Amino acid sequence: MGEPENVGYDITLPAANIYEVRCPILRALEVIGGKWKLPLLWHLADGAVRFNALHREVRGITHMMLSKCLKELEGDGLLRRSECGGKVRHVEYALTERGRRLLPALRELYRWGEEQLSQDGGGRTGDAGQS
Amino acid sequence: MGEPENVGYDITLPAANIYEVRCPILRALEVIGGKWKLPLLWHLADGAVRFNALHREVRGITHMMLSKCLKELEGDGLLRRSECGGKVRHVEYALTERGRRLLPALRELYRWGEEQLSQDGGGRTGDAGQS
DNA sequence: CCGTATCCTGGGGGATACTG
DNA sequence: CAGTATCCCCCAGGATACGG
Repeated sequence: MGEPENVGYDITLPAANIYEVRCPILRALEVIGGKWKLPLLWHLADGAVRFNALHREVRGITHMMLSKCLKELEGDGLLRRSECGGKVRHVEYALTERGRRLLPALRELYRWGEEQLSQDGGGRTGDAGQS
Repeated sequence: MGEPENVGYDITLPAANIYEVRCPILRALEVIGGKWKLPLLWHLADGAVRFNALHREVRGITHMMLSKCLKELEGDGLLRRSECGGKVRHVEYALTERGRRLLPALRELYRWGEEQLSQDGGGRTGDAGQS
């Protein structure tokens, strides 16, 4: 891009300049990027989970990041938050339809990750010399 | 984790402590995490691409990050680097088998990203109130 | 039990310039 | 054309503590 050369007439496509053609991969990255979004989503795949349960299951995440990520994911329409208030406060998070549509991608990623773990742990195939 | 309490006998599982049970999703994130790995991989899906071609196609990536990411991906066995040296230097990068196995996941992500773009751009369905 | 405010640090990633 | 070295900034994410 940069400045288009001046050729005497307009060579730009106005619409394309304003609403730039966006890469879906980049878009996905905006929503699920970062250190915890994917692990979080993954742990919600099987159904609604409570805040503290997530805190325990998603090893290493801090209270704060959990709260922040859940909020963002909710804002992006991937999660739904629901209170089941009794005496003590209970909050559950569950995937929305939009969130569930991400699961196929997560499953593929999971499978791939498994492969890597087993290969790097067992015998490295190396992949060197294959087409 | 942390220090296990001393209960007089060994309550730890040695093997589990050394080769901790690792989450495949986390493993995948180590390899393809960051701002540019996924876009890069995506642009290599169709075949070998030259350094400068990638520099142009992956909008916004800097010369340096491109070099760094390619190196890391090569180190992780996802890419293969090959020189086609003539007068001027030419270097091509292509997915290895390991790299190609990631494509199904990328395609799913791409499809999902497309959905989001069209929904957020056109009429937001919102997803609020659906089961 | 759940959420947020504040503070602080590390390293991811950009700019620039140099080499082969 | 391809790759590296250096410097530097910024903010994602951790620690801690308070509030409903």
